[in-house]
Amino acid sequence: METKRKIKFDASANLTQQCYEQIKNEIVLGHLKQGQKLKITELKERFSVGQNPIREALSRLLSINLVTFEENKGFSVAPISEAELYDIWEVFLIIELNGLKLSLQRGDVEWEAKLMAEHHRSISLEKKSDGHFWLLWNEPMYLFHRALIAGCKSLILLEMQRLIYLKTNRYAYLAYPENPEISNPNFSKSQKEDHKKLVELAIKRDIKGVEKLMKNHVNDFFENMVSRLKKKKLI
Amino acid sequence: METKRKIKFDASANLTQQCYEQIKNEIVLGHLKQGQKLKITELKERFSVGQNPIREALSRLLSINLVTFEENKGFSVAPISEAELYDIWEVFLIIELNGLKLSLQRGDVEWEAKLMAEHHRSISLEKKSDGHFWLLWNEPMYLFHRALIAGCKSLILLEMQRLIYLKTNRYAYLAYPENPEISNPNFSKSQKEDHKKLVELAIKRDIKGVEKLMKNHVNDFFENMVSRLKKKKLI
DNA sequence: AAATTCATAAGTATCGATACTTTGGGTTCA
DNA sequence: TGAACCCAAAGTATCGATACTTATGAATTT
Repeated sequence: METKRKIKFDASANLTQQCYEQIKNEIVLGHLKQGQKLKITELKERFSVGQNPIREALSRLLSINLVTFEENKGFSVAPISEAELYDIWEVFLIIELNGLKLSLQRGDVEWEAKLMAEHHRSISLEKKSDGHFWLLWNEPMYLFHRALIAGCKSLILLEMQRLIYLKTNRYAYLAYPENPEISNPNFSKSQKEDHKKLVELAIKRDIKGVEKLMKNHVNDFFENMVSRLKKKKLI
Repeated sequence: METKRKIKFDASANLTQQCYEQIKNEIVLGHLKQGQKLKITELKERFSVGQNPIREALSRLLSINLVTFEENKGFSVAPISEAELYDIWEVFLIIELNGLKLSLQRGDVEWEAKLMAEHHRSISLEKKSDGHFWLLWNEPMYLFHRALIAGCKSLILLEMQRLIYLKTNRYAYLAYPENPEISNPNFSKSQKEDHKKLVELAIKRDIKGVEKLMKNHVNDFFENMVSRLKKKKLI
């Protein structure tokens, strides 16, 4: 009796999950371009798996709108657009502001501790990082913002935040393919100062103050991104 | 040469989509109970399809958290809980209030027209409906609320609203398996009056007024639902 | 040369079969 | 009695093969 099937190369996790993460990252990082066809045949060769894990992964990406689907034509990378970016911006603000408000109302000492820890981590990581600064920076930034609103205790809101960051990152990597610190040091510096102040205001439970600062902080970020993308004629 | 494969019985849409809708509905309507295992083998027999459409459909339901998944144990119907219901309530309010605000700021005549049309439709449908009132009522209610915030023009926010309604409906069907008009006529009546006033205030662009009413309207609905679910010992 | 048709190739949708994993019950042994 | 083991049964994960659909491009007609 012989073994027909290929030996499992990685016992750690199931293939669907791995494919999902991989394809998701390639879209967000921009390696897969907008509108590009995602051919099952090609992907399955590239990842050395069967069609099923690929299809399942794409099915899941479909429901978070990172890919599109057309009957009998298969999957494609979802397009980007100026309209979508403004939409993301708006929803980003809604989530941050409402999550923040609930956080300040409910957050306990544990929340404060984790917030400070995450803020510290985001600063330290920056100092250590070298060439791949941007890739390293983005994740801590998300973790910091998540820690800020984590006091709201709403799993649904936190999940929405995760998704909106994913969508935001797609545009951010497009706007700043290199280290954003280099391309715009002053902007980057003021963003860091904002973070520091946000922590202070949050712990002081200054709702009005923290909301105002957050609004400006987010708007600055998106304005900068929009203007860069327009300059590069990418939207 | 003979045909091995079963002839396609329904040419209208692909099987994955059909399975997705079917399983989604069965979960929301409560035919599939919380925690219940979703065995591929069983589902594939029941729907007369192969494993793949089922798996893909479940994969998609996983990303909207209507099902859970555990490695090598497969899929199950997501549990319900008091905590989740409060979470839904909170996010429901956030989406409605923010969507409404943007709608009043931006909505044009076209939006007003569609809002009035949808409101009219929701009333008329009620009058006509017979035994299956509840099933008919729920969809127009969603369409009405969507029409209210549709002026915001944010596709992401509207998608979030769709998802939060799906989750809400799961609890609503549990709380009111029968016609809610029968079980609580006064409550149902006041909800309808709210809808009428909401339209009036929205068209008058009375942001403060409409926000206040919407908040009460939503809170009344959820409070009623929570108390019924508790009385029935379902949460 | 443009339009039409048809055949072939490329790609998707779906199925059935095989390998792997977990579960539950019976058996052995302390 | 009950803990540890084992084995069959049920179920999941994954693959390869087949049916179906769409795109491509050459041959044919106008």
